[in-house]
Order: sequence, then C-alpha cells, then structure tokens
Amino acid sequence: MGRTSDADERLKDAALALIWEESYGAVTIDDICTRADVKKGSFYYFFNSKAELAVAALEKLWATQWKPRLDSTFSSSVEPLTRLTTYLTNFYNSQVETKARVGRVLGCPACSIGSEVSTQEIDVSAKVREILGRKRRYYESVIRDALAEETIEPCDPAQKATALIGLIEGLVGQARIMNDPEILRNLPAMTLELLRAKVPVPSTSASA
Amino acid sequence: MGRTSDADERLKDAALALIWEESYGAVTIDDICTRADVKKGSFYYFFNSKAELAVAALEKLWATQWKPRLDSTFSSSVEPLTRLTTYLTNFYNSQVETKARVGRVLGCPACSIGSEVSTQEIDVSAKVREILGRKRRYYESVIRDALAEETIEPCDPAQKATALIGLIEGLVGQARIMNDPEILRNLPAMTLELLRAKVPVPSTSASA
DNA sequence: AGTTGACTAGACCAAACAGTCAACTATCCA
DNA sequence: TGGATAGTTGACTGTTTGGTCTAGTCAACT
Repeated sequence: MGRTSDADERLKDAALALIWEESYGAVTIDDICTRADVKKGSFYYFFNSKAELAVAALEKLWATQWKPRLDSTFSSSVEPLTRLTTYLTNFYNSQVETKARVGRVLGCPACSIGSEVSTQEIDVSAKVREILGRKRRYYESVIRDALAEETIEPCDPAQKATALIGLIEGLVGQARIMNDPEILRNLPAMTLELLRAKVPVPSTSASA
Repeated sequence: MGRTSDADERLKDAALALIWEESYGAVTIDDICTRADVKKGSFYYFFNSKAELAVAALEKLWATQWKPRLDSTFSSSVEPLTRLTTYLTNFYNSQVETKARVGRVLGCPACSIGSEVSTQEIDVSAKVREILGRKRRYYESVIRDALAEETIEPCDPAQKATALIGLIEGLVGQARIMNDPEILRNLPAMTLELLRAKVPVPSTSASA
C-alpha cells in the first residue's frame, strides 16, 4: 500500500553521474539531491549515507549497463578476439562521444571511485572490487576461448587476464588524466599484441 | 632577515602523506595542519589554498624522490631492460613494505590524485600531467636504448611507452584497489613480455 | 470513504569547514 | 642593541555540510 516512487532511482542516477564527472569526495549529498530533484528528507528515507547510495548506484550501473553490454559483446557466438576488439572499439567510441558531449574523458567510474575510496569507504570499495571481479571473468573466459582456438600463444589465463586488465584500465586512467581519448585509439591493437594473438597469417611462414 | 622556518616543508610532507593515504578530497586543511603541527594562520602565510599546497607537494615529490631514484635506476651504465626490471622490482618491494607498515597498498600518488582531480582542480592536474610527462621520458629512453641494442623486437618507442605506462600504472591502480601488492609481483616479467624482449637465448636458435 | 502505509517537504541543528586578522615573537643583520 | 623582516598564534567569522525531526501529502487497498 501507499504510493510508489522512483526518487531512489533518480538518486542513484544522479549520484553516479556526479561522482563520475567529478569525484566521490567532491560530491555532496546536497549536490546529489539537487541534481535528482529530491529533497533531503527523501534522501534519508531511502539511504543512510552517501556511501550506501554509492553502493546501490554501482550495483545499478552493473545491472543496467555493464552486464547487458558485456553479455552481448562477449557472446560465445563471436570469435574470442573479435569480442575483445569490438568491446574496446566501442569503449573508445563512447569516450570520444563523452568528451564531445561533456568536454571531458571520464574513463571507468568503478576504477576511479575504487582508487579514490579504497582506503576510506570499505563498503564502497568492496562493491567496486565485486564488480571488477565480475568483469574479470569475461576477460578470463575470452582468453581461455582464444587459447582453445589457438588464436593466441599459450599462456596462463589468470595471469594474462591480470595483465590485460592492467593495460586496459591503466590506459583508461591515463586518458582521464590527460583528457585525451586518443590514448585509447589503438587499445585493440595493443591488446592483441599483449595477448600474442596470431595474426591471420597468409598461411605460409617464411624462414631466414 | 627575519626568522626562518621549515613549516612550509612540513606542510608539503604532511599533505602528500595524507592525500596518498586517503585521497585529495578526504583531506582537509585542518588535517594537514594538525599532521604538520602548523597552525592555520601559518598555512595561509605560505599557501593560498589546498590546491596550491598540493602542487608544491607534488613538485617536491618529484624533486626529492622520483627524480633521484629515476636518475640512478635508469642510468645509462646499466643495460636497458635491467633498468626497467630493477625499477619495477624495487617498486614492488616498496609497495610490500608500505602494506606492512600502513596496512595498505597506496600505489602511485600522482596517478591517484590525477584521476581524482582531473575534472576539478586544473592546477593540480596540470602538475600531475607535467610530472607524469617527465617520467615518461625515462620509459621512452629505455625503449629506444633497448631498440638500439636490439634486445627487444622492433617497435614505435612512443607507442610502446604508452602501452608500458598503461600496463604499469594500471596494475598499480589495481593493486591499490585490491589492496594486494602481489598483483605487482611479476610486473617485471609482464613488462618484458609486453616489450617483446629477446630472452638471453643460449646463442643458437633451434628451428622446427 | 476512509484508513493505512509510503513518501515528501523543508525547517532546523550542531559540527566541520575555509578563510581572516591583529597582535605577538623570534631571528637576522646593520 | 635595536630595528626590520619573517614567521607564529589562536581566536574569530561566515558558510557548508551531514543529519534529524515533524507535519504533511499522496496513492493503494478494503
């Protein structure tokens, strides 16, 4: 009974957007309320703190954005390495578009937030780790599939996934710091090189 | 004439330490003053804002920590790839030590601060970019030297440096988020692989 | 139609915060 | 030794912030 409301959803959306555009610490509860057009009383009706809202916002980000996109891009019906390159190309495009729209490269919200709050807000940083862990599985899986199809050189999938995540998130971070999406332009190529992808060679290999 | 003081130096040290351990946004001017044992009046005698202090602190970090270490580790008297591996091994060790001492992997202050404030504090983020740019030259130089000695496969030095920085800073960021220094353990090996280092082969190469 | 429970409004409080100021003190140098 | 300079102090102001509280509003269901 009683009435229903989407104020909590608006709060999550506003929080994520603001924190992404600025930073966790720079955004106040009042800011979030203003952007969401929700009064403080309602904020505290739904959430107990900014941290609790951030956790909910991150989970929503995963459920409504990341998971659907990952599921479709990393579909098993696509060649393993193509999953990766299309994912990264789309990512590059989205960062270019964000820069055109907001004037800023914003990078990966989970990593930015995680790095900022890792020593402070344990609940938020636990959620970030959880989400990054879920994402990692897609990388590990694609590496295993590429190994099975022998389109990359032999390696330890877990370790390669770590390196891959490092390379990707590292360059995304640099792109945010430098405000330059072009850093991400040949991320697909760099990734293939890191994985030692066997280029679709014209069948015969020449020997010296 | 007049009296002298090292309060400004203490402020820079305190600011850097606090921001590194927590984050830029989480640290207040009062916090910094308390840690430095300096009163607020003195703070404003030396600096106009937290941002201005942060810029000075970053420059001090470069001048007293990074530059000396880089100059000695990346000495031309050492083999190119050895410069890199010893640098990264030392870095791994220092992060392990930090974790043991503070209970936390803190990563790279410049990258953490840069990612956090890039959309907010333009002076701070400009200083971060400046310092990261200086550091980049060491990487580019080591890659060019390795190319000259033919200990790595042919490549474009600038592009490889970007990838190298991405990999390193990315894994450092992950280590901070995960609070796990072991992520950095085989950073040297990953780096050599990214660079396609020619392993010191026992002279003859076997062909199938 | 009326009761109940979900939600909203916004005034209010105390603490934390950035920033100011005038009076004070130590040191250097002539 | 004494004046000019460089630095210190802590109380003070005004604002922002997180957080609370109460009176009220709206929609669902009986």
